[in-house]
Amino acid sequence: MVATDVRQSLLKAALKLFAEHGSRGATTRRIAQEAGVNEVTLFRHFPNKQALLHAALHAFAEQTPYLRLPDTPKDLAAELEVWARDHHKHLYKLRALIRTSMGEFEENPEQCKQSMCVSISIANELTDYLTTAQRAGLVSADVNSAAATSMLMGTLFSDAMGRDLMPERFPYAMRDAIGLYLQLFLRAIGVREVK
Amino acid sequence: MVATDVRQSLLKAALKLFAEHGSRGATTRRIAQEAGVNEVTLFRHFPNKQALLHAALHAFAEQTPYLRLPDTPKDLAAELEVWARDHHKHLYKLRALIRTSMGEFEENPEQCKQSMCVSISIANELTDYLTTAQRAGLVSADVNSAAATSMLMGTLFSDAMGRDLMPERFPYAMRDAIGLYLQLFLRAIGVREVK
DNA sequence: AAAGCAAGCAAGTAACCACTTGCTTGCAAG
DNA sequence: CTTGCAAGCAAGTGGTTACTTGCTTGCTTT
Repeated sequence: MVATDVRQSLLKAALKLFAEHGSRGATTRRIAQEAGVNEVTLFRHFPNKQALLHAALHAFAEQTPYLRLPDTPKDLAAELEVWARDHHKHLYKLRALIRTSMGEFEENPEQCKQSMCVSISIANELTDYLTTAQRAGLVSADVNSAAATSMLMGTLFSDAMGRDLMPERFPYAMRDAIGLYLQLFLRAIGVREVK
Repeated sequence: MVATDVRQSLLKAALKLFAEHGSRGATTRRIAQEAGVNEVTLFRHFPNKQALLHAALHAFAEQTPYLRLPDTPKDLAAELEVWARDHHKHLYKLRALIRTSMGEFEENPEQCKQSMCVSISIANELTDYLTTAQRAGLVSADVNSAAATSMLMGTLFSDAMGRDLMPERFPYAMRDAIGLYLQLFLRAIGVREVK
């Protein structure tokens, strides 16, 4: 089955070039070349360039796995640390794609929103986790779970986006960063430190 | 003096179209049209398109004012709230420009970094402010000022960038958001609430 | 009135873009 | 062996891009 093989390499090439150069910079010529395929073949598999890019982003968003938080919070410090490390790693790996997608929001908002839907469900999961923890008395009663979610995810997000862009702003190593953020976050939501 | 007038409207038009469509989408034709000027006139004022975009971003970064934090921290809750509101408002206003700039980081990193240098000096100012407050005993001794800076600025940043992109993730009004974030942040850095 | 200068305008250039057409090659199933 | 299909290849179409050229218009300064 070489047919699906060609299709897959086209999707992969399109995603890579989109992440690096945006949809205007990812020309059909370059995508075909990157995929090791004739440009005409590209148009035999996809009706046009836009459809290819859409398929590439869609396929990628679908197959992206993400770490789930436990249904019943027990050790917030430990559970959130594992989760935060995984989430940050994921964001950092995809930083070029995320930046490019966001940069094209004004031009085609729907395509951009499609890339972001994963982030929304992750945020919902974290909010639920925090709300459940709050009901169990593990988190201060006066904390707004949605705002706390925004704070933690926003912190991880802008670290992952800005670390290579503005190294001066992140004078601590990436592996130390999550610990520092979590220490602050746990105190923000009223979790006592476990020594 | 019509000469500087034409130059200014070209810079303004270039900035606007760059923010909306990126450097590839901001064509010389459209910039000239937006500025109400003949396309040839554009090339009489700037040697090429890249120089125009560079000048537009540079001029904008230079003339951007930002609110300064007090040299000697007194009432952290009050001072940070004023500052955070101003900073968030500023980020939100420039969200299209910031997103586009960041999206083109892979293509021309220097141009992108140039746009970000303002953010770096703002971050440094906040870090200094927090460190000074810490020396005065207003902030917990075990707080890392740089990490706290990243946390607050990251939270404000991703709120401003994501609010229109993913409204579901921000179920509270913009005017309430800063208060919610600050409540969390103040507790994170160990500032007692003033009732 | 004369001179200079900034801008407009029409037209053109060379490159690149997405996408098409017509034909050839190689492989695999009947 | 032949039929069909997927891919390669060369070439071309029409549109857009950055940027140029040559000439005209109108205002300002002397």
